[in-house]
Amino acid sequence: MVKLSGGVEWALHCCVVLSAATEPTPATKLAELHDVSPSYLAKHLQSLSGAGLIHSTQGKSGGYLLTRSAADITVLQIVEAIDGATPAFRCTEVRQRGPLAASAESCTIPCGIARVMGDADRAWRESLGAVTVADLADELSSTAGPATLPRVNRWLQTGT
Amino acid sequence: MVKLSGGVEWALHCCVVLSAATEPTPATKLAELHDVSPSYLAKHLQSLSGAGLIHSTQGKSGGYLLTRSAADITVLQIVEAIDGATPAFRCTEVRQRGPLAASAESCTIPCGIARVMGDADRAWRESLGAVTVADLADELSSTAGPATLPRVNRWLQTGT
DNA sequence: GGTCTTGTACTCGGATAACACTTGTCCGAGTGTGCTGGG
DNA sequence: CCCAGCACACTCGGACAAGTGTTATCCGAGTACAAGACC
Repeated sequence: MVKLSGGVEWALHCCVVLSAATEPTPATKLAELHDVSPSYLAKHLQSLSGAGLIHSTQGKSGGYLLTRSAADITVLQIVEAIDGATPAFRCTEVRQRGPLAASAESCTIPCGIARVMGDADRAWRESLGAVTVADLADELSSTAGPATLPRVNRWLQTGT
Repeated sequence: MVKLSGGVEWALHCCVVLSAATEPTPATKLAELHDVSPSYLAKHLQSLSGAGLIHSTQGKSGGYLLTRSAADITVLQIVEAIDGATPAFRCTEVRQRGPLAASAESCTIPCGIARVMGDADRAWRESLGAVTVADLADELSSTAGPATLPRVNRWLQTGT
């Protein structure tokens, strides 16, 4: 089954929230806001940190912050940070196996099946790469109201 | 990790081969041709049969055959038969959870994140749905030579 | 010689274990903050 | 009153189990073919 890690959804929501944050936000707060497991969310935030999308500061008032403008972070980058950048389809070169195997030197170019799957994968990634976190934030303001993100930001800071 | 079942590759190859076959081909022969586990390949062929893409006949000279012209079977149909038609991304409605949860009646339309992921999934499926098994067979004839498929067919029938 | 019966060998189909990966959790290392004591 | 030192509390980071889905396998049900016996 072609299945995406559930943590991708959390990571996307967190990035949208962080795009409105002005001060470092700890993982605990983000987990409480979304009502998910703090430990497990922390794991995914580590992945985002490792990919260079968010920056972590330790210490008492530490937490996570975007490393650059939300307009410069695409959904694709977040998905690949969490889920890996390897294509969903991996060609095992079946044509080179069995009694009628093709010679290795005739297989310099990928077979038709691998090319079709690769094209589809590319279309998927291109679609995800066309949307930025800023777009998601704008979309949220349009549908849920412009006060949504500031309200979330206030809750993160003061708890009310 | 977004990962596709390995059996998808086998199923696609089998369908291309079957598009050139004129008589029922048993799963054993297909497994031997591709040098893969016969039992496991049989499982995937069952899925294709259940989806109505191939038809099975039992008995001594039985086997599998396409139910319709190769030009009427798309790659997408094969992938969905093996791997399921459920989208890779499943929205868990995070916005309705936590201390700042949105009301249920304000969530009649999917959130922006779910829409972006849905669009990407649609692009992926659209790309796969544009290619038919006949296209793959033609492509194979162009790159590996026009004699390839007839030769495979002869091997399936006579073993030489 | 033709036809019916029977046996056989071959096919698919679904139920059954082993493995891998995702999911979920925990505790230790590191660091900024705030307090305390002294100058 | 100002500054240095220190202890603390809070943060992230990576290492450690449990659940779920994929991978791989086997054996039983069903069927067409072929041989053989009978008319």
